[in-house]
Formats: sequence, structure tokens, C-alpha cells
Amino acid sequence: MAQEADQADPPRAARATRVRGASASGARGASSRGASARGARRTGPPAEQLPVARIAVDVPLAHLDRPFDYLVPQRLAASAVPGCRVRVRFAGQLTSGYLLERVAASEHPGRLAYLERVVSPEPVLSPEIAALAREVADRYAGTLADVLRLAIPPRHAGAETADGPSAGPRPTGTADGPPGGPRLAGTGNGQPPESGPRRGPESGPRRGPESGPWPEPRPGPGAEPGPGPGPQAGPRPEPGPWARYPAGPAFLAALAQGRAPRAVWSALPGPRWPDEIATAAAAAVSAGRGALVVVPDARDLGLIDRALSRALGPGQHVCLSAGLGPAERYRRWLAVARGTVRVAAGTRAAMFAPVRDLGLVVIWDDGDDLHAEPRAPYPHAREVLALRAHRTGAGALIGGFARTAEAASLINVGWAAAITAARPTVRGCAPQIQAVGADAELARDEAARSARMPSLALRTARAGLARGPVLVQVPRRGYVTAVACENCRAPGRCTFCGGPLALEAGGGPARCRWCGRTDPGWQCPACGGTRVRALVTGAGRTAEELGRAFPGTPVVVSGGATVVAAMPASPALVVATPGAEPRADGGYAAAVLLDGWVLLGRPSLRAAEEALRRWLNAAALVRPGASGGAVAVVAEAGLPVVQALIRWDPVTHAERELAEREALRFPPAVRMAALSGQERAVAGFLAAAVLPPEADVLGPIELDADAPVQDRHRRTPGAGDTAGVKEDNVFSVDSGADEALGPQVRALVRAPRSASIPLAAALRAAQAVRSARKDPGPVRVQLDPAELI
DNA sequence: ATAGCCAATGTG
DNA sequence: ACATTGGCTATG
Repeated sequence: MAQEADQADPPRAARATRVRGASASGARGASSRGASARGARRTGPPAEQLPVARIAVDVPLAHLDRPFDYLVPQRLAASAVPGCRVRVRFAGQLTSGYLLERVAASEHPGRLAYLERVVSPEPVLSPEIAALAREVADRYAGTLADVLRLAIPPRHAGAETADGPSAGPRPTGTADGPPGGPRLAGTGNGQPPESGPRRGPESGPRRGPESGPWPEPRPGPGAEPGPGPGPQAGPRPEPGPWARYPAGPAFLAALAQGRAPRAVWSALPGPRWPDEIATAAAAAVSAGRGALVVVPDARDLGLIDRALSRALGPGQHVCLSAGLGPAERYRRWLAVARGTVRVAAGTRAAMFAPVRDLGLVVIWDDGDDLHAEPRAPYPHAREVLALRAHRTGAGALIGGFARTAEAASLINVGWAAAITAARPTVRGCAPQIQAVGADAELARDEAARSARMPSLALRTARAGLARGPVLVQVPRRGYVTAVACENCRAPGRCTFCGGPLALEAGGGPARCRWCGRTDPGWQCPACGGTRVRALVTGAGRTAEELGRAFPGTPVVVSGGATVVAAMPASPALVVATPGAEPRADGGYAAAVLLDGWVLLGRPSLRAAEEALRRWLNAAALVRPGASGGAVAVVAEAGLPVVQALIRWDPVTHAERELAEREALRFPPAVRMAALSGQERAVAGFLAAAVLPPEADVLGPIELDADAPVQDRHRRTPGAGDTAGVKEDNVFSVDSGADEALGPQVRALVRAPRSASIPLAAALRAAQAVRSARKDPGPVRVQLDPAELI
């Protein structure tokens, strides 16, 4: 090939390289050329076919986030395949990277270096994942290298060789502990529609739940040959539990025909949701395609694992979770990448699992903050899966007992349809739910006071214990001090930007957590009150107290380090923190949801949504009302969020939530970015950023040193903490080693969703400028930040 | 990041 | 005259 010869021609390339230094020191130039010549001799000639490799180099710098070309030496011609891991010399250093593609010639005017080594010919970065990672990096104003670190597990050589169906993927093995470690609380934001090419439901918003027609057949990638059932667009699948939803059978049928239906699914209370997910996965498999299921934690993964085994038979799927060792983890991941298995389930990190010929992505309980990746660039599983479904033409199922505002938005813009059950079906599955305000009953009833439980709650528990296990949900304490109107208890909102008001640790007036302003003339928009009160409740609940109130009844605590997975059907009190509730055999006879206050009082944008989600998740474990299942929630019955629980109506609540956020210009109605770092670094960032004209900046405001920035371990005991001492669930912002750069601050950038792409691009460019200039002090850029506080 | 280059500074 | 250090630039 003439082109190749041209590219590899040393004199021409060398001349280009030496333009700068030529006049200054000819001798040095000559000697460096000599060294390169020796290198070339050592590595031999370049490969005859496609001698140029485009490499994604693993460097952390934003301004180097682009492919670099290298020459493939003859000896690596066969092993340097697209997607493989390589080692290259970059800026004089041996660095790892991924080979994106082999091409005939390079655009680079200078001289190319040779690939140093092919770590392994295993193509671990498929074109689909490479493109997805690029899109995710762009979306979140991050770098490709960061995303690839999340997407591709560390290599374990043993797993690559000891391969094959012989050692074939064992289906299960989720025997890992509770997910530990720090992570962000809160949400993300998901919205492919305004970004990508419009595919899928052309039809306008608001497809009713009964609507039959699902989107067109997939435009997706070519069918991958692979093991598993043949790709006949086969018989109508058994709807099974999906028959309970009017739109369910049509959704399944569309999957089985290889089409790409997308749905937000409000699951009926009860234990059948894993089977429903597995049935949907089986439908995609029956069309000859793969499926990917992402759940919040290891316990849910265990449920999905068993359901998939039932639906697909043994050995047809793998579970990917953090608790596996590196070897096992890589082995299972490889089975997915090689197409040995077509169905993968897992926790958050599995969102990037390279399932071949994807036909369906599923996310369960997308409101759970575990779905928000805590490492840069902080992608959210819902968002990533939606992007994947969008770009590969796969179906999507976003399910849960609750519904997030983001999911509601996907319906609103017509990206997904709703799958809900009819009201009578819902009523038949849900337990009977009653609410009781904390103050009123607590004061009157002496027995209740000693148990620190309103008497209705006490009666509910007692009646339940006669018939089986009773769940007591206890929220964690110690959140930031939100404020509410002293008179009507409406949450305090900033007069200027609408952000949540909160009291600072050191005292002083209520201050907006977003823009930092205080308003001496604050007035409650609801009742006109002018005074605010703190919303922290002091009472901690303990298992011992309950034990005293119910002598002789076994008390089990589940939370934090001791998460109990399941309970027998016999009477017992189960005290659990949200997310750590064990399943009970046959369902709980009753549940008591304590201290609704604390959840509702969090100065979070999503406080109500999150409270409802946690309540619904607990209440879903209780038997139907017809079988005596009862729930008592300690919260004011008049609050809309409490009404939504009582009526089991997450849909209306999510719609109202979304409408409210649209009115107030909160996510997901707008796109938000959080910039955090030391004062001068953030100021420098903002100065370097050329933001889209529609964007506006809130703040920066100082983060007080002991502000709870992250909700570190939500699933910690709380239940066993009598005095409220123990470890707290907040940690201080590191005030930074560099005093010169000032205190930690955070600014928010808000832009309409139509400006999402330019906003992310501008933030990425600002990072690039800063990293090229070597500006001191890191600035963390978070799009759709987990918690707006 | 960091290797490499160059200029300026320090030392014998 | 030479070594050392610090700033600057590009990274294939």
C-alpha cells in the first residue's frame, strides 16, 4: 500500500517533528532521530495490513481525551485487534490503553511511535461500548478514560485462558455481603430524547397504559450468532404475571418479536416483580437477543438471579456484582463479552456489561441512590441504560414500586409508555394503609409514649404479630437541618431561586443551600407565616425499646453490617432501615413505618419522592389487605405524599412532582451541573467556561466544614442506636490542603434541557483548559448531581 | 501526569 | 566552564 509506505516514511515524518527545535540545536535533533531509528530497527517494520492503530490512552487529563495513533509492528499485526488492551509509550511513559481501530493511514503529521505491547488479544472494548462510553463521557462532561475504567473490569489473565463452555459461566453466586463503602445519595437524571437521533415512538407524548402499538422493529446492530435459543420471532410468550397489567402482554409480545418497546413500569406490590423481569428477559432471548438487568443491591440481585434461573433454565445468565473476587468477576464478564451468555444481571457497574445484540435493558427501582455511580464522571444507571437502549434499538423497562420524576419525564416526552395495573388490581395486591400524625397520638397514649410509637402503630404491630412477622422501618437520623414554616410546616424555600432553606451548624438565619442567600423578610408562600422551625426529630428508636413493648417476641435487626435477607413466616419483629428490609416468607402481616418526619424533613429536592419510595418498598413486602396485611405510617395524613402511599398511587405523585419541578426549574425539567472545589479553583473554572447563553450560575456558595455532603452508609443500623451516638452518617468536607485556594465551595449551573449538550461541552472544554494550564486544585464537575441538597 | 528541552541560576 | 534547577511545552 502506497499510503502505508508514505506514512511510515521516516524522513518526512522526522522533518515535521523537528520543525521547532531545528534552528536551536541541530545536534540534538539528529541524535533523537538516531534513537528513533534504532527503535524502529528493534521493533521491525510496521504491519502490512492497516499499520496504524488508534489508541484510547489511559490518561486522566481532559485536554488529552482523544485517540492517538501508533504504528503496529509486524510482530503484533495479528494480536493488535480492535478492542484489545495495549501498552504504549505516551509522553515518554509506558501507559495502557485500548485499541479502538486499525486504519491504513494516520492524519497525524508527525512521526508515529510503535505499539509497545499487546497485553492480550481479547477484544474487551466492543464498538458498541466504545461508542457508548464516548457518549457517556460527553454527556457527563467527563473523559473517555474515566468511563472505560467503570465499564471494563480489571484483567485477570487466568480467566482468559481457562475459558470456554467447559468452565462455562455458573449462573449464580451472588453470595457477597452488603455493598459497603461510600457513595452518593440521591438521583441522577435521564433523558436521551433531546440528545440522540430520534428513534422509537414517533408518536407524541402520553401514550396511555392500554395503548397497543409499540415502537418499530429494531434498527439495531446485525444479529450476532451465538448460543441460545434460535432467533425465530417465535410464539407469543406466556404473559404469566404480566397478564396483571393491561399493557403487559403487548409489551412482552413486542420483545418476543424483536422490537424495542420502552416502558416505565409501576410494579404491583408483592414478591412477583423478579419473575416479571425474568419473563421480559426471556421474551428478548426468545427473539434471539440479549438482555441486561440492573438492580440496586446484592439482595435484589439474588432475587433476580433465582427468577432468571427459573425463566431461562440453568447456565443461561450471569450475575455481576461487586462482591465477587477479581478473577470470578472478570470470568463472568468475559462470558458476557464473548457472547457465551446472552443475559446479564448485576448491580450498578453492570450497566456497561457488553451484552451482545442487546434486546432489552431493565432497571429496577431507579430512584435508589445506589444507581448513581460515585466515581467520575458520575453516570446514573438509568441514564446509561436509556442511552444504550436508544443507540442499540433495544427495549427498555424502567420499573419499581415507586416512580421517579425522571421516569415520569420519560413518559411525558413520549420516550417510554406506562405500564400500570388497573385500580382494582392494585387494591387487591396492596395492604391496607393508615397514617397517623406523630404528635397527636403520641401525647395522649402513655403506652405508646413508652414505646415511642403512636398508639395506632402499636395496635397495628400487635395485631400483626398474632398472624406473622411485623416489619418496623426506622429511618436513619442525622441529616441536615431542614426548616419549615413554623405555622403550617410547608418546607422552607428560597425566595430568589427556589432552593431549599436550611439551618447552618453554627447557627444563624436560614440560608438557601443553592444560592447562599438569606432573606430576612421571608414569608411562607402557603400561609404567610414569617417564622421557620427546625425539622429534626430527636427520638431514636431502638430494638430494645420495642422488645420491652412486646416482651417475648423475637426482635431481629437488619441494617448496615447485618442485613438479613429473609424471614420465616413465624411472628417476629423486624427492625430495619430503608433498603435493608428482609423479605418475609408469605409476606409480613404488618408494617410500621416510623418517623416519616425525618424522611420528609430532609432538605432535599427529592425528600417526598424518596420518602414515598422507601415506604412503598417496605409496604410492598406486606400481605394484601384481603389477607389481613396492614401498614401504619407515622406521618401527617393530610400530606399529598402520605395520601399517595395510602392510595398506592405513585403515578399521580410522580406527575405532580414533575409538574412542580417544571414550574420551579428544577431537574429533571432543567439540566443542572454542580461545580465543587476550592474557591479560587471554582472561580477559575467559571472564568474559563464559555457557558451557553441560556445557562445561569447559582452561587458559588461556601460549603460549611461539617456539612453533610454525602449520605455515606444509609444501610447502617440506626435501629440499634439508643443514644444517637455511634458513627454518624455525615462526613466533613475536607477543607483542602491548599489554604491559599480558599474554602470549599459549590456553584450550580442551570440550563434548559435543550442546552444540555452545549452545557456539557462547555464544562468539558473548561476542564480541558484548566488541565492544559495546570491550574491548581481539582474542580469536580457533576451533571445531574446526585443530591442538590 | 511527566519526559524532555531550554534558559537561568548557582558553584568550582 | 559546568552542573542543577525551574519553567514551559507537547504528548502519536
